[in-house]
Amino acid sequence: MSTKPKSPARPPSSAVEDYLERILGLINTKGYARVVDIAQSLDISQASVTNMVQRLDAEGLLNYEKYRGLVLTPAGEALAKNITHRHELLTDFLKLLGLDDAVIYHDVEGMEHHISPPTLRAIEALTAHLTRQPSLLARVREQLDAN
Amino acid sequence: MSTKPKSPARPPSSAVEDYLERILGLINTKGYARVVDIAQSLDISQASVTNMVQRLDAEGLLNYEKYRGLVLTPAGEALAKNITHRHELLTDFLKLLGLDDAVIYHDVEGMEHHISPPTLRAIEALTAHLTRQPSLLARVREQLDAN
DNA sequence: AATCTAATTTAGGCTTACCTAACTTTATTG
DNA sequence: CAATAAAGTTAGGTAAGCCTAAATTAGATT
Repeated sequence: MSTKPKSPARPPSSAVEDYLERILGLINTKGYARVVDIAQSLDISQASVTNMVQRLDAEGLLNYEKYRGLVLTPAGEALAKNITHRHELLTDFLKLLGLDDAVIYHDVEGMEHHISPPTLRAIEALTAHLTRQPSLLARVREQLDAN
Repeated sequence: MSTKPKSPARPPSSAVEDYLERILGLINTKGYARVVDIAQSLDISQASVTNMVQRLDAEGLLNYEKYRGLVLTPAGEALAKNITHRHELLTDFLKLLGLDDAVIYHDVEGMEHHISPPTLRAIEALTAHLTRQPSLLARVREQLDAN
């Protein structure tokens, strides 16, 4: 019993990952994700959100009823949690290096879509080990502060 | 005497960076970069390359003469060297962590466009310090090999 | 229940970056 | 030096994601 690939099974686009990540975030903080909330969160128009939400419904990543709202399907939730995990791990790593929150937010937003599982695991392991090397971290941070 | 911003001075798109990076690479290895070479290197059609090369000429990033070839302008060369530097630094860092060449190539190709100068400097510093921590690196690599 | 407002949807367009097919120019070579 | 092959260009199209403006629906307030 294999998972059924509808078509060529392309990986989700960055845009799709961004939408799913925000939708999960909204559901976790507000309990729901309306079109207007998603639009505000991503700083795009409500019309664009409606389009994408219809597409995500067609792709089976969420269940959407016109004018009524949406819920993530198991597949959509899995993708959302996956991208959220990448986001958090990268954020933790860059925080450890002493970078600015604004810089971290910006860079992670871009990089999170391009990091494969092995690279993610390596950075996860590195972060864990570095946490117990405060002197090494201090030296890295010094070099940063010295512009 | 400030550098003159033609328009709103948007940052170069990922596509522009990819083209410039390959063009510089071809010039460094073959001495020149023809449309057909760039197309092969990026695995896209010659027609697409012709279009982009005309655009890069219009933007002052290279000088292009129809049917005759192209050379990078100082501005174009600066951008090309900048993205190449990001590529190399990220590659060095992931190599240090013990990742597969194929994985590294793929991930760096995506991430290089989304890493800001501060983050780059942090990773540069970290790479330098880690190089002198073989035992820490060994522990990270162990964790990777253990899937 | 009628009205008003906020949320949503539809329609029509735009830009980027790619494509194929057809054509033109340049370079090679017999 | 004419013919062929390779390289380059143009024309016309497509798909993803965004936009604004104009409907439409739902929900709240009287």
